[in-house]
Amino acid sequence: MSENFCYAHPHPAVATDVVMFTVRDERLELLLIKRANDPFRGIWALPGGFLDIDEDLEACARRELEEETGLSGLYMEQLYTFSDPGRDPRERVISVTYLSLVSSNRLELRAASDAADAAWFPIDQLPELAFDHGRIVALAHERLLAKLEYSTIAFQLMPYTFTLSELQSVYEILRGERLDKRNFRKWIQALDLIEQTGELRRSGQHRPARVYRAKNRGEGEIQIIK
Amino acid sequence: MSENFCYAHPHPAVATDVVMFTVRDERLELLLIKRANDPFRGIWALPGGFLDIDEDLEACARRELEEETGLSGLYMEQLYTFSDPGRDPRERVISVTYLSLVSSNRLELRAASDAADAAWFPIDQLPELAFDHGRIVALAHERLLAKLEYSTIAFQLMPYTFTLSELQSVYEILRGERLDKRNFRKWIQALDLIEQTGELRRSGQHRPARVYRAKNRGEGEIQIIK
DNA sequence: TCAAAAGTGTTTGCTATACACCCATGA
DNA sequence: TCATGGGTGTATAGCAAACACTTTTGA
Repeated sequence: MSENFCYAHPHPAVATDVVMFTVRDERLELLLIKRANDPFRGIWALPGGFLDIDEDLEACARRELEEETGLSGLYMEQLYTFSDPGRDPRERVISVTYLSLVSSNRLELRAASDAADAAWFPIDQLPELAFDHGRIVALAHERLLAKLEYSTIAFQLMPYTFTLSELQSVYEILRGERLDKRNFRKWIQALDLIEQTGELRRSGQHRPARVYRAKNRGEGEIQIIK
Repeated sequence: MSENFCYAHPHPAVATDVVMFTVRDERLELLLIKRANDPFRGIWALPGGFLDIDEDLEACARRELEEETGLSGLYMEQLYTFSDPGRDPRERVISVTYLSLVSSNRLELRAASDAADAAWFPIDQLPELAFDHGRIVALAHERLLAKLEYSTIAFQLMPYTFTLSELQSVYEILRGERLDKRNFRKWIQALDLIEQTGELRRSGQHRPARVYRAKNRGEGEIQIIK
């Protein structure tokens, strides 16, 4: 492979990496791909890859995510840009990282080209990670928990419709504590961001639950609370 | 100038830009430099420049800031990474931006090498800005106001010691509203983040003010409130 | 009829806000 | 002595947290 792209000053490579979370089986889970190539061949890593010269960073993150896992059209926000000169053994690589969320009902993965394998891991049972991806995941986890408190980011983890018990369960799993059912319902209803669909959801031998949806599901809108 | 740095794939250039705020003369002010070179020669812009191949991004931001203005050792946090493919007319440039704050007592500027001139502008009287720097400033301003509400970022705008009236004044200028003196003092003292130095500050024909300092001035530590 | 989750209000404590006067100094 | 900003406390309202029982369904 010849080296045809030349500059008067050295340029770092620029890549994106995506920290994709979901909640399922009562746990917060993280999406990883097993690297098919060196460096770190066979080691788990965040989905991501190098920036094309005419796309912006978010488009790059979405493209790489879809290429490696088949996931598309999800909530995605810029997290942080990592630039330690030694973070990639090949060459100088700046990584712009994204935090992304997907609801548990649409996480069918399809492993593809540059990833040997893709899988979900519980956040407290992660394998060894390539590069500085452990640090990136830690920052993303922290950001997610912080945004829970003052935004409606948790809706991004819900299907299009959901019951209040399902929503409460997601908050409980992320915060790691039980919440009072009456207080939770009072709070979420007072925010005036969800509405009933009119349907009922039946499951198991108990009273059916009312079904709700987010009011302004502008595909990825986050409201700041208060 | 020959083009000696060659790669197998095209690499964007990576630069940092610094949004530096201070409060003086009862106003929020922004630091700008007048560009000495094309493109946008003679137009005001944020201090910043290209990443050296062996420094990390924050070091680059600090270096460029010091080269262009003489300011160093200040609070600095990563803001956002801008990547619109058309944002720089010369070549593809990714800009990693930083939000920085300086207290009004140490803002002696020294114009240097690549900046024809450096000056402070009131935030509501900005000149036309080069590149997408207007958008960057808007985002930084928004972030600063948001962090006021839940962090101690405002201390970064204060000198090492200050009176409660001076601190209150900074909050009032940033938030654009008057605050009740008793409530402000109750709130700030309850946070337990400042302590008296024991000194009194005399100024004008009125009672002298007690002098305070931030408790853990670890040069750039921000506390999250609550 | 039983088990299991859905659904519903009131009381209490704390935090945020509104509000007015005396103090110490320099001119 | 007067003008100027420094310094202080209390009452009220709104929000957050604690807390237990009835309803509806499927097996």
